Amino acid sequence: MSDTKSAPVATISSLAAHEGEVVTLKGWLYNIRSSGKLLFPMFRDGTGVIQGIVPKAAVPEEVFERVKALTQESSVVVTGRVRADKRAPSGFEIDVENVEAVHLVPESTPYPITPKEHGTDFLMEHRHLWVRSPRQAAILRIRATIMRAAQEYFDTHGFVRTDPPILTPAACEGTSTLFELDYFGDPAFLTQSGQLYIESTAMALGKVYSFGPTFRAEKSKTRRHLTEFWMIEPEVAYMDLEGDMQLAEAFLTYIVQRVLELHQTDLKTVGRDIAKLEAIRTPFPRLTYDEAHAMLDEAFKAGKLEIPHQNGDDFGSPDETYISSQFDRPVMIHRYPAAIKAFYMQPDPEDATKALCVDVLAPEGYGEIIGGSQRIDSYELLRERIEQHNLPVSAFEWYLDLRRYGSVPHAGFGMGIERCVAWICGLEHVRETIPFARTLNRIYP
RNA sequence: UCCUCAGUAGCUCAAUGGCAGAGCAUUCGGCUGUUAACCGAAGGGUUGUAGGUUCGAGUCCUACCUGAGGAGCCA
Repeated sequence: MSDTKSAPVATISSLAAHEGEVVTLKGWLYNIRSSGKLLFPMFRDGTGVIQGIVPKAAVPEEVFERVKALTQESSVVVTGRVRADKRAPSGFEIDVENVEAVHLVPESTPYPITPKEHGTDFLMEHRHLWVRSPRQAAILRIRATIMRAAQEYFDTHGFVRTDPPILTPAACEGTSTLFELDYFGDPAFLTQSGQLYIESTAMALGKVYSFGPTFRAEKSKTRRHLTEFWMIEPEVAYMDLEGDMQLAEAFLTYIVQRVLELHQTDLKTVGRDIAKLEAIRTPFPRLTYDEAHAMLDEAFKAGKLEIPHQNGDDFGSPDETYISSQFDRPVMIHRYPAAIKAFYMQPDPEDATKALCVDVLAPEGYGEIIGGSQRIDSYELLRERIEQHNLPVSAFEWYLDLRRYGSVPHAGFGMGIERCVAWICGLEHVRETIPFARTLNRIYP
């Protein structure tokens, strides 16, 4: 019996470095099995899961009884010796020497989420507990890396982070539905994009980005929509659409590489086909809107699409799925009809009916994860577009100022973090990509 | 906003208009290598709500509530 008081505290993910040593783990009981006088408690600590072994003959009677009495998700401090074992999924097991129950979950109120199957509604209702599941924890770790890698990319490429306000006086784009609130008697809205604001900081600092939550009160009930989601948006002075596309592909590739470097185990836990991520390299295929339309037209004639795509219309979900399934890396579609895009997008000098914009579609049917464009830099044209879209010019005077004082061509894009996480993790639904998803029908817990 | 589907034990699901059931979870018992362990036993129900049809409704009809998937819109 070792001196359990002096055993160093280790995390489950780092146990390989402690093979043969006695360590202390601080965590929770994930599950327990038994076979006669053998107990197999499984412990988790936020970094991973490991199985312990407690033979009745090898430990004091009270330790055996204490382990046997543990209930699912009781918090425990475990002391034991780390041993390599081919039978263990992680390659290691722990020969338990002592267990101290920090908090025992009462038998009368057992932990509601068992290792068995549960439905979506039940799991979302218990999201505060569901995040303890190995799969959910793995997703949240990958999400954290994606957010960090995204910032890292900009921070190391000369960008300055400038976050726009979350409370805004008016619609940034005037199209989507906004969450309205009472700002000391005046109407205000939760931001749906920081873009207009970072256009102004880009004029001050050159290369900027913003990162924060955005809100859309759209009544969308699909696997790709949240009412509150996180968006990272770069904006660069003197950058054109071509530069914007190069930035987008380099940025996305960097994020995927970082996840592959740091999360092999987590990707395995979520069941991701890693080969599909390893295929993500620059350059990404590029299609003009017209080329994409032609591709859809052919697909429809070949019976691969049920509904024909109308030239001039935006792409629907099945259209995006079809296009992205033709490639093994993200596809960039550029130069959409100006009529179906936002008011601030620069028209293509070679065809004024097209906008200098780009959508990046993630592979495997994940759809649009990035939307970007070159912005209008002419005061006259921007003012005309604001009026054409029936937006109140007075609310955009400050935005028009950016074209009155040293206007330059500039461009940027926005990437939705949750859709990016869903794609990289290979998830069915974005609600698993954020700690507490806000959807049309759910704001609890 | 529209279309489709689903609400039965704590959970996942069965039940031709005719006695409301199983697996898991919980409790008790068994098993010295279990991997969502297994074997035996016990407890556990206002079938989403309100009406209606019927000798009889979990099942059929109407309305409502809740959730899910999709469309549109978007990241």
